[in-house]
Amino acid sequence: MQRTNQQQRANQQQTVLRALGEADGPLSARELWSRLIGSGNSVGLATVYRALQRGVEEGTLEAVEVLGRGVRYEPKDREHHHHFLCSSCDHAFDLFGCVEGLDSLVPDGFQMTGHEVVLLGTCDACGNAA
Amino acid sequence: MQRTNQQQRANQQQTVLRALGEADGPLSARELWSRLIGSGNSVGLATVYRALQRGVEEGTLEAVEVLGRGVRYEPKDREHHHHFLCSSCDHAFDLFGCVEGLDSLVPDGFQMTGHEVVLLGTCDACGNAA
DNA sequence: AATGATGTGAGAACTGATTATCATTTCTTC
DNA sequence: GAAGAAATGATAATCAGTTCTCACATCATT
Repeated sequence: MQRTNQQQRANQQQTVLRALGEADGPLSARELWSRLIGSGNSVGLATVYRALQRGVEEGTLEAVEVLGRGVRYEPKDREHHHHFLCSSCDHAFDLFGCVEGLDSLVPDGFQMTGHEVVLLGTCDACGNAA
Repeated sequence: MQRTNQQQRANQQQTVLRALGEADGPLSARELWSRLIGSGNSVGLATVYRALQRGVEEGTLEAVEVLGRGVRYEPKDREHHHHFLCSSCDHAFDLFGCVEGLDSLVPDGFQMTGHEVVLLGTCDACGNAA
């Protein structure tokens, strides 16, 4: 056989992707890296970038932009959702549900193919810490 | 008198800010610069940055992020609005109106202080050109 | 016209994010 | 266990955006 069971390889890439899958929102490469380091996983930043890049190429990850603070990544299998950006800790949280009345905003002659909604404010943790 | 009528000074800063005010959406420093050059106004990129920076400091301009393609600027006196980002020409257009049902998306314990909505698609011009 | 203050343009310098390089390590198959 | 393939980590290189520098131009006041 040309390639044995990939699932059994406890490599760094899997560690990276698992950590991303467990997050409560999209993470930037650096955020993800910090979390890994913080939780005792010694991993290089380059490896994080490689894992993310490969994930996007393979279609399991999606790169999303949440108000300009760089690209963040999230698993592509999540349902349609939006994000809450905490202006204190700068973390983006997944939200559930969507909004109404988007169509009426589209100007004549424009074709809408998608939309993004970002709520801003302070998250639970930061609100309590203040 | 310590300072004569500022309005009469036809300086570059004013040219820059006027061009931004006439745009149909927020512009990045480079976009604004390109437009100025394209319309025959010889102006340095640094001057554009200076004008924008000063505008923000003085409170007449606002820096907005529309899906990560860098900071764009718009006059602060515009009413609450959102943007349509053309994925073809990458220009952001002002929209009028807002949406309903944002409150219901906010998780328990989170405090929402604002929101951003971006519609994606193709603008009138790009749709016709295709 | 002279003076000092401010504005301007060109390009160098800087910044943060991302990618490339390369020596080393770890797998996989034999 | 050996050999080639792939993965890894440290760090250099790259890139786009923005800011800094400085020589020169412009302006307001005298």
